[in-house]
Amino acid sequence: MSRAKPCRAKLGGVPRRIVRVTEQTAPAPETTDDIPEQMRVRREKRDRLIADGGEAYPVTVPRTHEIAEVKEQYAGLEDGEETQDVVGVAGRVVFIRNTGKLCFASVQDGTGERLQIMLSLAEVGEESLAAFKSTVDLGDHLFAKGRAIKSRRGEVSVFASEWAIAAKSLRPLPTLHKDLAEDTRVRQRYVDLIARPLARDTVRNRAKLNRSLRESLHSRGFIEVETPMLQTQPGGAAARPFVTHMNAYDIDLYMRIAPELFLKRAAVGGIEKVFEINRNFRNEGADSSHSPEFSMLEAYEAYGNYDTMAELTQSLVQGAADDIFGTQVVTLADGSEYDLSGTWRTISMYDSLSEALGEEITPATTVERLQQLADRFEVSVDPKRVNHGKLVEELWEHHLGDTLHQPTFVRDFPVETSPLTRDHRTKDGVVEKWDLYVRGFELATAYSELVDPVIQRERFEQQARMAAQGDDEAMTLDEDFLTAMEYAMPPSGGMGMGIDRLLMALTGLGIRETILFPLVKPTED
RNA sequence: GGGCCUCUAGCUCAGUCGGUAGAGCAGCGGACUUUUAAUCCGUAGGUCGUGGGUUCGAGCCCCACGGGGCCCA
Repeated sequence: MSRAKPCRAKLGGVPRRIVRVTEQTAPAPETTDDIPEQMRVRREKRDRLIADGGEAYPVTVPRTHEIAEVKEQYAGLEDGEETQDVVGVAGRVVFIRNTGKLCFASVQDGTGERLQIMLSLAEVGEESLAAFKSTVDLGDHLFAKGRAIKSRRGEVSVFASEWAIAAKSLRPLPTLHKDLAEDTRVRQRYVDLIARPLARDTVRNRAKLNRSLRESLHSRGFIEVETPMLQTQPGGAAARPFVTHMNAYDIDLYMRIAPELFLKRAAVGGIEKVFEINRNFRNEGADSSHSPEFSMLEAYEAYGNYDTMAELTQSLVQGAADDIFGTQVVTLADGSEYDLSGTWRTISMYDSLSEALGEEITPATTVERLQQLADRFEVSVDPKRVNHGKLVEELWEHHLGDTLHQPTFVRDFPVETSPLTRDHRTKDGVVEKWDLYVRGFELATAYSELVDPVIQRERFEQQARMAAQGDDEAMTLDEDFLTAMEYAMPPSGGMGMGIDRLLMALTGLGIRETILFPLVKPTED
């Protein structure tokens, strides 16, 4: 990693190697013959522009209109009709055509809206036209000032009398008519955003989603807070954390795996309807539905329970679909439709598993019997984590997990796997928890929260025994959290929902498409 | 963790049986005053992911490693 090697600029990729620049490794001065032709040419154009007294990156250009404004305002012109209205517009050049004494360029703004610029010899003169041809490349930000017209072919255009580079691009744009390779899309999302409409839409849909969720929660009287991401003790979920180190106190810290224990502290303090939308970090695998960092909504409502949370969750999701797409029957990326409307189905975990197995499974079913069933169906559970609850959940997931296409609440979980959930008010051995399944994956979960600090301590002690047996996902006893709970948290319902997964559910995209800049493994070459 | 597929020009991709590396777009030079993936003429561009091996000869066959994807656990 510290080899002194001249850094050969690659046109296609980002510089992937991470090199600490020291006196030994300081890159050799870049020579123009060391970089690919298209970059070299663009650098020379930049240099020439500046040498001739111009600017390749002016501080501003006198823009008077957004692209959409011009298109809208002059849409009614006849083909070939010209106005005397002078507008100043700017955008990234995505199309260029030179027919000799007349040039066309289309500029695009961040929304993907495009506007045609026309430059004619008669209007700008020989020198300006020649300079345009020799200076402007695909990918540059271009400013043009001129009359608004409609071309003979019927396209609203700016008939330029002046033009200027607004920002010179030193790298060529990819072919805009083909999608980038999936890896490049993710590694160079900024190029993907320039090239691919769906990439742009996804960013905006995600913003709409966050806004919709926040507005729905605010309108119900929930207060948004931010709780620690750096924690001295990770908790609130069964997951392996990322570990980091704080120099000032010389202690290890953990990136949070869930905000739960802090939101409950807030609830103890009287923030009785509280939520947070933020990132969690889990040091586990990465695949098409898991990202090591992911966004999550958690909400707690005093005097609520898992039934009110189900109502809240359904309403948040349906509201988001309405706000983003104007319908609760969404169209997915593969063209299929997905219906989120109505009241969602509810099933019981034990009943649905019993039905699938053709044998009654209850909280009283022995570990031995469950293990036999697991063996028969080749469901493997880490021996360090074997207990009644784990086996029931694994068997359930094996038989039913990906069969739940329509939105479905799965209710009443075994107690071992839900240490933060209160016991069911009438059924022995299960807790008041549901998981929401949508299109075969888990989207959200909610509890009637366990608020009895004595039972909570026992549950933590149980987890500690599981950790001692080698379960590295077992929760640790959080003394500070228990102290808070001993001041009494009001009876509450709590819910957590994956934001990335919600966007996946609403769009049919993979998780790496819903995250703007997902973590990618650096290459070493 | 296991299996399969994949990595070639700036981008997207071909590349036959192992015999001197190809196309489209974009680039460079030229023609064209209504193009919109324009057309025409000319031209440049490659450490074939990396490292080994087999071979007279490897983009192609073998091994290892790296990146990505899909399926399974």
